[in-house]
Amino acid sequence: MTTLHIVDDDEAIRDALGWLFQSRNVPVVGWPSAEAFLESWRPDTAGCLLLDIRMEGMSGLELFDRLLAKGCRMPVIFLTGHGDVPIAVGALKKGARDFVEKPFNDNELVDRVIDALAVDAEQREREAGQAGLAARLSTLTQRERQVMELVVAGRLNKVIADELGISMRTVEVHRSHVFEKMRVKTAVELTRLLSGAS
Amino acid sequence: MTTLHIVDDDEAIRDALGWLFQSRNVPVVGWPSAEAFLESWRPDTAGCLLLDIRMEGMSGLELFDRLLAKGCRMPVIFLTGHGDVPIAVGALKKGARDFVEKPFNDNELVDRVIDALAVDAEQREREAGQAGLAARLSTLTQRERQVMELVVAGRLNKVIADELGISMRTVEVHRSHVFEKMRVKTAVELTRLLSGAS
DNA sequence: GCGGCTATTGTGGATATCCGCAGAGTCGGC
DNA sequence: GCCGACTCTGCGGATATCCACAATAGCCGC
Repeated sequence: MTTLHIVDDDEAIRDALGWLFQSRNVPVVGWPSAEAFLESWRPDTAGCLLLDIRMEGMSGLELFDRLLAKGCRMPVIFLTGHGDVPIAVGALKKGARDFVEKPFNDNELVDRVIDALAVDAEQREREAGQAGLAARLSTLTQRERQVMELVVAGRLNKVIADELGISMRTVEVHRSHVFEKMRVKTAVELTRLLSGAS
Repeated sequence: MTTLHIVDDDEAIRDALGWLFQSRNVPVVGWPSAEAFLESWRPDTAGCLLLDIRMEGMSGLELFDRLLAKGCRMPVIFLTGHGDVPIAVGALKKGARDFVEKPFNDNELVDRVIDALAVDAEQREREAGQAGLAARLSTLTQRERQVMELVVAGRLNKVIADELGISMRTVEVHRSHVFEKMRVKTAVELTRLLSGAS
């Protein structure tokens, strides 16, 4: 299980939440400010975020915006004492996973955090696959990429040769290079790979 | 442009909203109660929903739940006078498109409704394509379906023949029937069709 | 300039796919 | 019982794909 990051400027709350989650075997890291978390955040930081809205300095909402701008896709659960509908609606529409008002129900919050952690893990797994795919794609030459696109579009080699103004033999060579570099054996597998199907 | 359905038990509000949207060329139908809309709703009812929460009889939230249970995927925008964070969060997490508190900004609401209508139109277009696909899939026999699955899994005919314990020639026959019924010419096209790629 | 990468093409052959022709067995409905 | 479907199979040939061997040519970096 990955880590829950708690961002709250109230040490008492961080401690209380820390106790709660550690008693449920959820690894926790606490952060005393949005700035502290933002500075330490890296694209490979895993887990989920439990974010207080009203804090000294940067608010939880602003931290969320900045993380989104940096490409962070971690699930975020907002925790707030002063409920406000437009704020909650805005946060959820921007992609926050949840918005919980204090006082909250311990069990419910734990469940939501565990869900969020699972979502993050799954997401990271998918992205890892995509990264490997992108790496393999980047080894293709321009010509190979062109041929690949036409192959995946369902064109026959002779048609591809025609469209690119080259001989069938050359298409075959590029095609086999593409298969080799993408580590597939057939056009169908390649198509599935690029369509994101398993 | 498809229709905006306004469900509100206050006739004055329905009229006011009706005026607002008609002046922006958005076709509107008003409903005096959740029950009235629910009864008239059909799976092919298009457009989007503007839903008051507090109403005589069935609430907007309950109407939303019942529509979801019936498979309605229309975009829903809630409109309410008495904001309540847990309610808003719950509605959005169930898939409501927006949650707006009165008093609202006219232009903003119109924009959101127009967005929602566009989303619905796009969604219906996608679903129409899926329906045609499903219709073609339903004309396949069991065997043809089996063969198709193995084909899109990237297996060669000889492997398919092996796995199904039949001859290659039979696989070829089923395969060509599948191609004919699905109206494609190559395995790659078929794969793209089933992967939802364009 | 030499070596490496890319792109190109050819020959020839092994496999795979596509398809028409032909036939056979099962099963369910009229 | 006959007809229509679905399923199964074989033969042979037209295409398509896969691949090893072989070669030419441009570009770039050392």
